[in-house]
Amino acid sequence: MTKPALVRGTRDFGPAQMAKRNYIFDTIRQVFQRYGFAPLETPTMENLSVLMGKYGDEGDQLLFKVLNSGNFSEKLTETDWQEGYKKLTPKISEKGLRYDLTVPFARYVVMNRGELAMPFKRYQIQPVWRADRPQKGRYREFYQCDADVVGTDSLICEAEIVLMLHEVLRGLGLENFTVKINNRKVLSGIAEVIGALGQETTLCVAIDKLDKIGQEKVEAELRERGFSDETILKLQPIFKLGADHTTLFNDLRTWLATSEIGLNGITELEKVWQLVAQFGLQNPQMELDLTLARGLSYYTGAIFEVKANGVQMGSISGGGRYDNLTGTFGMPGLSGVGISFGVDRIYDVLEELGLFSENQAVSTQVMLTNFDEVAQSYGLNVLRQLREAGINAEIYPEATKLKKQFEYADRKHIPFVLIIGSEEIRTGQLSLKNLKTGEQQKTDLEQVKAILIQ
RNA sequence: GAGAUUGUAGCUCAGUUGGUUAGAGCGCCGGAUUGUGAUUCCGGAGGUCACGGGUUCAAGCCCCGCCUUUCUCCCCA
Repeated sequence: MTKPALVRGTRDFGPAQMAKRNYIFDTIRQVFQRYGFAPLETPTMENLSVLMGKYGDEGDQLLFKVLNSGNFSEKLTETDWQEGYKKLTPKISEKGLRYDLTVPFARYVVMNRGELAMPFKRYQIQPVWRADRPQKGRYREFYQCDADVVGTDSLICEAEIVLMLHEVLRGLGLENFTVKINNRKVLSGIAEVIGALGQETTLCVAIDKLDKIGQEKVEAELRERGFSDETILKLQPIFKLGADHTTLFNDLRTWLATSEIGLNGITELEKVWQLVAQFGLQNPQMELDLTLARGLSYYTGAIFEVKANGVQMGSISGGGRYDNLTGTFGMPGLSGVGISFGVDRIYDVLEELGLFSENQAVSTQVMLTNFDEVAQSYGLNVLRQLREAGINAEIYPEATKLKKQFEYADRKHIPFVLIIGSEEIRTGQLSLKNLKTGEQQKTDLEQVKAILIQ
């Protein structure tokens, strides 16, 4: 016999955790559906040809690969082994676990293009896997909750993402958050204006770290990567511009006046603010954050990130617009925009802020005791009537000591125990005990149902 | 991929410079109480000290390897 253990970076979710997780999933799902997104599920495994090359070299390394079935080494030669794992891998593995939900989604859209109502709005809630080294808030198996729209450039999609973010988080009781927004075109404009066109990725990677490592270290990193002092000097406004979006838009227009793409980006951002206002969102918690870049290179327009304030936690949600996502599957020119909720982090935030309601874990409302065969037979009939009345009920499966039965109910946090013994059967007056208050009363079944339904 | 860190009962953790039989709290099981949980009292079970080597008369403790926990870097949301 071997000691059981979990695979590194994976977790079990017990009943108590599942109740909370389902509450988060349900909230997110409801909002997605209210906004017209349709559900989609894709297989756990994809062909490596679909996954490889979509996430960069690092990403390819982080893919879990599945060994071919059967005699995978049958056709291998001695030289195959000697050439190293990079050349060996494709010869023994052709499938991998999905790394995110966006690429499988793109694959699905391309394969079903003829049948989809465009623009296509889908949501997808499934686990993804990454062969990363686990650390805080980072696992090898975790859930993503994505909602994406493909097939339209309309900024209404961006605005609706902002609205959904507000609705989900407020629906979860999380009031203190900030939806940070930026636009890749503005970042391109900045690169153009400071004379670093073509080095946007380097610029973005560095700027993205601003709130983490500070201005000086960002400048140092840029210098190290070949940015001149003059270029860095021209970048200074990014560190100084205020947070108020109305004046910020004006200041930006002045700064990026010579960059057409930059001005386009500003216009897009303003439009999103305008659409959200037209919708009438109460008290929008949006912030234009020029330092928001995110690592993903495929974002081309809006960029989103959500920060829960008052807790030590990375972003709990992120997304953006990506043009041409389906291009690598032979379907160019399709623009998409999407958002992804990080359930695991939201869970931690809600836990830390004490925002889960207490009776989340309650499932069974009443447990029937089991004295002997006669009482059990009587109890089963009562049990049916309780369940027909919509009450979550169970009967203790064995006729053991009452003490043991009560302990079971107590450990399961079942609020009521219905005691059915010979006396109760004779009189029809059942004993209902409230385990929280310790009170016990004798009453008929109709009254029991009335009490439990409250 | 690099660095640090952790692992002892079901859980949380003690365990002295290497020294006889590895402990505590909680939990679990049984009883006090054959119709009443959470509180009380009594008793009991439970350990390959992560795993594999090595040093030593002697290893939970020292050395090497390996897995694992947590964290940082890289990277990624």
